[in-house]
Amino acid sequence: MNSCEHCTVRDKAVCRSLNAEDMERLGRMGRHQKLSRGQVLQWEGDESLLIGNVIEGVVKLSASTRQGKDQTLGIAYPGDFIGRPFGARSAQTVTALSEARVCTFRRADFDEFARTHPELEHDMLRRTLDELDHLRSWMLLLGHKSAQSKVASFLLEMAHRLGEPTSDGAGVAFTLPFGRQEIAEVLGMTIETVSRQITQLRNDRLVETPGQRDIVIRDRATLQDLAEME
Amino acid sequence: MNSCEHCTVRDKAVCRSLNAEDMERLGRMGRHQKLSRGQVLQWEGDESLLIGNVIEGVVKLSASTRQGKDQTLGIAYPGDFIGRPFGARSAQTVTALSEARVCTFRRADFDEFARTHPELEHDMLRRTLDELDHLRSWMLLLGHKSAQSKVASFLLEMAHRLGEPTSDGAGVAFTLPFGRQEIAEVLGMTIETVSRQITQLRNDRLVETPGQRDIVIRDRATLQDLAEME
DNA sequence: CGATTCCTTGACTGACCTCAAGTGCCGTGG
DNA sequence: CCACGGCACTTGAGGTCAGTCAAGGAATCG
Repeated sequence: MNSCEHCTVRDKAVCRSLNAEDMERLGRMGRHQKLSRGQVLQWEGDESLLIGNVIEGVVKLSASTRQGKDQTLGIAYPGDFIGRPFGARSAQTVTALSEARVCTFRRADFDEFARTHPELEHDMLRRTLDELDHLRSWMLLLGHKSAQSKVASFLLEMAHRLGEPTSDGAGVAFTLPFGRQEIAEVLGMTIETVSRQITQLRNDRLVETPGQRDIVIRDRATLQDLAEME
Repeated sequence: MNSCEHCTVRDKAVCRSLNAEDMERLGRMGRHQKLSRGQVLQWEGDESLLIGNVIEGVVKLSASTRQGKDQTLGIAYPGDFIGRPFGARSAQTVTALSEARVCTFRRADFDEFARTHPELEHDMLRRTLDELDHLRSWMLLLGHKSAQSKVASFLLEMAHRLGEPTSDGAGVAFTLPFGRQEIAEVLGMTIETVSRQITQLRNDRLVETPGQRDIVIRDRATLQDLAEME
């Protein structure tokens, strides 16, 4: 059973707009799924049958070119909404980057519920508008920035989402839910270039890398400057 | 006075979701503006005070990097919605690419009206979700495709939006509302590269260019293949 | 018929990709 | 505990595609 009242994203996901009774009704339509790292929830081109909320973990949305190169289109964190309600097809593959839990709905059920709950749609509209703005800032990045700048931007965004102050308080630390290849797919570049850029940031003492996926940002200001260059 | 009943985008813009009475009320809040080519409606970073619909013409949404390079983030056609309701700031500049007419609202007015008209918000939600999907396909393009492929994709999209069959029925013709520089800003490349690619497409007999901004697509199939390459 | 603006073309450069070989990390099994 | 293999990341060498800089042509407008 889904105990929405105790859900960890109760106050972050779209459900927050609902009163207790409606939440209860929506909750009965939903279904919790555990995803292990790398597991695919929905295939690009499948009819979009699932709508969901990320409860725990990180998932990526991606698409691939005909020649088989993948581009990551978005990253969803706990509380974020995934899927495409209302008629259109999903053009994305949803893949768990870490162990994850999601709360899914059959699209038809969700659509109907949403149509009769304006407060839910309003919340979704705001989220979608925010997502649009966010995506547009990534377009700037993909379109014009150098490899150096892309990597710096990426690390800053990750720090913003996942970062914790280091014990000495002088930096921000986090563990990437991405391997190098996945970073490359986000930024539209190759794994080698990503690696070289991170190496250079390390040599320049802007970041440390205690483990392969661990990042400590040491000089946020300079990193920020790099991120804003072309 | 705004006579919404006779508006040319009456059945395309978000207003279509409203009944006659509500449309009338919304219409009284709105204001028509004529824009000449190149005129700016809203500056990047301004507090987003305007919400609007494009009635006629084509406008672009753009942002620029700190170093002064512009990236076009979106293109709005008649019936499309522009602006950012509900709280957040606009991060875009809105510029008319051709003579254009838009119907604008003060944001506060629009927000309040929308909040009390769920059918309007539903329509906006669908539009915004579509826009998001569309933007994601452009990310694929910006991230991974070659210059050749970008230009091919761009021309096909324009043909889809603006194309008319040629008199001999063997091609699709249209006049771009863009100069070369503007195309470059859409695709995240330089004006010289755009020019070279178009020249090559012309040499390969895939398109003709009767005038600087006129395009006739002669071999859609091959162009499509190019567009799908990397 | 200049003057301006926009587009095209050419030569050169450099950033990033490709291909290829290392290096380090971690789990498994001896 | 160490040897081994697999995998992910790093590093290097070389090539290519698009950017830069510069000049020349075509369209548009007074």
